[in-house]
Amino acid sequence: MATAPTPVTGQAFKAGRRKPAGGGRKLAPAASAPASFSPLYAQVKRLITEDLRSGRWKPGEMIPSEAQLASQHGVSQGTVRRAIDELSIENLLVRRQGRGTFVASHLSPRSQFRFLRLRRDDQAPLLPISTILDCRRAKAPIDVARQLHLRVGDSVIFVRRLLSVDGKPAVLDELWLPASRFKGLTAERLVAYRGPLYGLFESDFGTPMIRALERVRAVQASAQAAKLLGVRAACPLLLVERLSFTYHDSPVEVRKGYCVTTDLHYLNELN
Amino acid sequence: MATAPTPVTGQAFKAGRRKPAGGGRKLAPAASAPASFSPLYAQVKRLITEDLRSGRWKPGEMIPSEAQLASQHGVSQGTVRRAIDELSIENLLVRRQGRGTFVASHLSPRSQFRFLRLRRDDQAPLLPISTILDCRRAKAPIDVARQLHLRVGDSVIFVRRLLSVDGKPAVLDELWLPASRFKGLTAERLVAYRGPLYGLFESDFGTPMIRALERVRAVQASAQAAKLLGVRAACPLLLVERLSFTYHDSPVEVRKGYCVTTDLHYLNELN
DNA sequence: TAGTGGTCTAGACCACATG
DNA sequence: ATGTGGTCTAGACCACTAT
Repeated sequence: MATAPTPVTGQAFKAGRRKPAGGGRKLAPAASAPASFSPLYAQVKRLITEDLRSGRWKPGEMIPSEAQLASQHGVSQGTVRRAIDELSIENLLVRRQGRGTFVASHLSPRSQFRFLRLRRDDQAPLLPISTILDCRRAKAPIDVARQLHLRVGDSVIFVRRLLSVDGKPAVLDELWLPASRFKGLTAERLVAYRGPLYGLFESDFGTPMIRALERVRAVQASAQAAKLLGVRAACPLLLVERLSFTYHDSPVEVRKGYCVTTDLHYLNELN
Repeated sequence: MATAPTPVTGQAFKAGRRKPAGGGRKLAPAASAPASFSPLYAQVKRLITEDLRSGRWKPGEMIPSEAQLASQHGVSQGTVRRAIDELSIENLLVRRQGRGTFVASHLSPRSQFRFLRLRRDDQAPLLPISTILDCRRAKAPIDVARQLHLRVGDSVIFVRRLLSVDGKPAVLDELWLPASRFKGLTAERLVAYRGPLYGLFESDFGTPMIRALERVRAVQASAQAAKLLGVRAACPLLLVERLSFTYHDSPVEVRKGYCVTTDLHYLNELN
């Protein structure tokens, strides 16, 4: 079973879509079975994604070559190529010419700060220092529960931390994580860990963050936030509310970041 | 010259890259001419982009079919396809199955609010009403000049407008446009125009906006902004500074938007 | 029915990285 | 020298849109 061909080797793919020989029968009347069939490359893509989710290939590891995947799945290399192309665009995979295709990892320098849109006004690289302020179990508040697809009162892990830039507090982060998925996450572990949180999540909890939605607004600093950030109360702060997803669009993290944007800004590219 | 083949029909492309016949000569030693050669599809892409910039095909119009472009440029359809794929991803072109490939337009419903990241908290569609407050010639301030690649003091057109949602002021916009490119833009014309500003820019000034950079921060409302937006002074506002580009990455608009984010937020997708 | 983009294949060759 | 991804081709067929 180890490196054996995946369950389906070209049979299931072709069912309802291809006519393997030169026959003229129409096995896949698109009109009569709407929305039921998807292109081969999309099916391959889904199979690869499932292998990623199941942990068959872990972040940082190399996946089989295009040619191998093609023969395993009984499709042409071009079809596999397209599937991998899309997964690369979605940042699930990383292609490296001459070397192979690898599972994306928040631990690699390439995509370490993928989700960090904050920049210094002076363009210098942003090197935040993290201080863990709190980490405890809690009951999911209603809005968090809704976003994480939990029930109100379900157990979550709440984390509060401070990011400092140039030795000055810049961002106050509050995180909510489903306790079931992040069992064993403690303040000690967070403090001991060197590197980005998302690296810890993917390596120790098998949960790579793939995608996120952010809602940004301007708010007044609460008394508590002002104190922690070293600004006066009612100072305007950028509030970034993030909902992060792992494979198959499962929501697994709610994060609120309160940012002092006097020397920083949130950068976004539109196209 | 009308629909004649583009200047280069496969000769220049292949020069230094392909061996047209079965010859084994190596005309394009990649190592000896680094960074000088680009893939065929990239060259085709550049030629198409240039045709777009020159106005040969205008926003909303259909461009030639893949097969036509392929034969014109002396490459295979697959190569043209890839060029068009990338231009579609960059939102310069829009493919429509069975119909053809069209030049993207801010006037089409599909991409009307492409650059608008503001959303209502209640998810309802955002239907802003625009009120022109000011439109006059001015000298480019230093930061605007730098961003628009102008000299300080060069002539610009300054526009101020108010966007209202549900009849309540929500966004105060300030725009700077190079006067040379937007000659003849007046308050009357802005007031008379129905539809998105970017539609006017592309149809009346041959300047489609292709891409933009936004820097977002939280600021306090100035006395003037507070008055116009109907909020108390020092109310926290979301400041969105946008620099927009047309073809070939030419910067052509600086915009500052001051948003009241009590019922609105700035939405961003990360991947 | 004709024309367009969308999918898929098979095979060739190139560029890059590694042993 | 080998194996990987990257480019390019030629041709087949499908799906959608319009006439």
